[in-house]
Amino acid sequence: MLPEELKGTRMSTAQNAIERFSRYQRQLVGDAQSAHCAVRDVLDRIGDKWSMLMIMELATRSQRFSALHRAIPDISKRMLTQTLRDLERDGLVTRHVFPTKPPSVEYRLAPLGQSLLDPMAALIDWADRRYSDIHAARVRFDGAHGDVPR
Amino acid sequence: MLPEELKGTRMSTAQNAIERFSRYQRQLVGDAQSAHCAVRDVLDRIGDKWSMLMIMELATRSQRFSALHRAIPDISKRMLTQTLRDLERDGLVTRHVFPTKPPSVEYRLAPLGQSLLDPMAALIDWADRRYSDIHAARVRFDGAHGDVPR
DNA sequence: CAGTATCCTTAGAGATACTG
DNA sequence: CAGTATCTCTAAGGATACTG
Repeated sequence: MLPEELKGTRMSTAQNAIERFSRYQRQLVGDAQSAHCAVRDVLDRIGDKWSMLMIMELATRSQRFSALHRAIPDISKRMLTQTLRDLERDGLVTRHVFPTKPPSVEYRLAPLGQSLLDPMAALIDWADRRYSDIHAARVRFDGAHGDVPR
Repeated sequence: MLPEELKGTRMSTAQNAIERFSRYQRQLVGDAQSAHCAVRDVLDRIGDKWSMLMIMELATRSQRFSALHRAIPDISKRMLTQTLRDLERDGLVTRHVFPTKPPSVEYRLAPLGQSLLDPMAALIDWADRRYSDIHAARVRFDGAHGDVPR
């Protein structure tokens, strides 16, 4: 499902992106902080080690803290909490506390988070299809530039 | 322009992504190194501080080292070199040396890099359209959870 | 011009132990 | 169960100076 203003035009999505990006870049250069660059903001959110993993995990089903931890065993409780808080703060995930005797907390993907699934899908698909090319390029590069120590 | 196999189906792109991701995740959990997770690999490449910026800059036009540095003034030469090397290694960018008296080197987006533009466009568009929602969510969150220290 | 080399400072993240 | 609180380590990245 492509965004409406892109559907409306006959331009390719990529061309659109380039032009849109030019705007961001001008903002960026003008702004020493680069604080208001929306693209950077998004990458900072999903570009970290666990956020995208978490979003995809919650996309399959809403889950409680411990279930998430079982689903992603190699994350520490510290990072699990922190990532969930960040996602909650940005409105991508909602947190629901059930006041049972041992407390239980369920995390759900908010509508805003769900709207991220399509763009992320495009990226995942690219990764899936181009991974072998990337790997081949790496082997070629490493072969050409003798990184062989020893 | 969506990938062909997604066009072919009537499933939503996001649903596809979820299922595809489930596969990755199983690989991930099974593999202690998580080395062969294509999604992580992509995020590691474009999720860093400068790669996406560089790709977009080279998408508008092929450029020489110094031109890139002028276009993105707040990057250090060290990181400019390193980011370009990484992108070159992965086959996203090609490097062309012209043996002039002071050497000149031009960087171009390789076909593989160009194929990344569409998925990235989807992400940029999302960021553009949802940024205000995210910002609002943050303000709300920060207001509710008194982060106000004094 | 297009880089290297070196030093140095932080932010990201793991490990562990404790708590309402 | 669902977290906090510390402590620690590493790697990303900035600053600066030098070079073919």
